[in-house]
Amino acid sequence: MRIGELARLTGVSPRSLRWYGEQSLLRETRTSGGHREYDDDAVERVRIIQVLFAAGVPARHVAGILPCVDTGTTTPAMVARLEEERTRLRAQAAELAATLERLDEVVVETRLRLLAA
Amino acid sequence: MRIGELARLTGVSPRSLRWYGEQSLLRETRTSGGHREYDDDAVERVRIIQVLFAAGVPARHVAGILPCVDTGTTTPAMVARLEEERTRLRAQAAELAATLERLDEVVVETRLRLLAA
DNA sequence: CTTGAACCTGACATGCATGTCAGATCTTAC
DNA sequence: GTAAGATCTGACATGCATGTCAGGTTCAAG
Repeated sequence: MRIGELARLTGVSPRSLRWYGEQSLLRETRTSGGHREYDDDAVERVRIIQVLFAAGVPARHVAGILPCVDTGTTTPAMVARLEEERTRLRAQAAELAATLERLDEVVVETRLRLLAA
Repeated sequence: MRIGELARLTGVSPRSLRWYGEQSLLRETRTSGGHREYDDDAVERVRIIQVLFAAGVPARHVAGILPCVDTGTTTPAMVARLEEERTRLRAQAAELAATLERLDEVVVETRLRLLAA
């Protein structure tokens, strides 16, 4: 598929998709005229990239995490990086959950206070 | 306590703590000489702020979420904003968890591939 | 073959949180 | 009161992902 369709399917702007390509996060082939061409896997891949970005993983780390970017090869360094980042994300998810709990408490307290007023 | 101690306790730079103050994320009083003074709650508060930042909540939203910043007042708008953000964070936490699952799969697959090689 | 939509490259701009540096002022221990 | 360390303000710089704009090329439908 071409960049417009991928953008539509993922909600990510063409500008960003081109940048993902530059950063080797996304595999792209070219038509004879130079237009980018993506295969169907790209949709899922873009979604994962977005989640990782939202979790604060910088692009240069994502490139080191997601295997098979260009060559299909996977190095032990990639596995190490992946496990490392996975650990970090687990910790972050736990902290986020704890903070959500606290926010829940605040909501309840605040509602009570407003009811009393 | 003063800014240096708060920085040490939280791991957040004095520069950032001053900026939190500017953005009304953090309550600060001043000594007669103009130095910032924080009370003990600030430590916990800074930690929460950091978790929210890591979850992608921009500072201007944080200011609207955490109640009682200066005045101790809490408006219905704050509650609405808080619940809204809470919903977003829950969705994000779920997505993050799903992505972690997928990364786990990739780790296993990759290990197998490496073992086979 | 033409035309309008989609795409290309390249450059500059933005928002956000933080880093860094300079020069001045405050605080505290002696 | 003085010296050393902590803090102040204000300004400029950085990294990251994205937005935007301009001028040109390609694609596909008629």
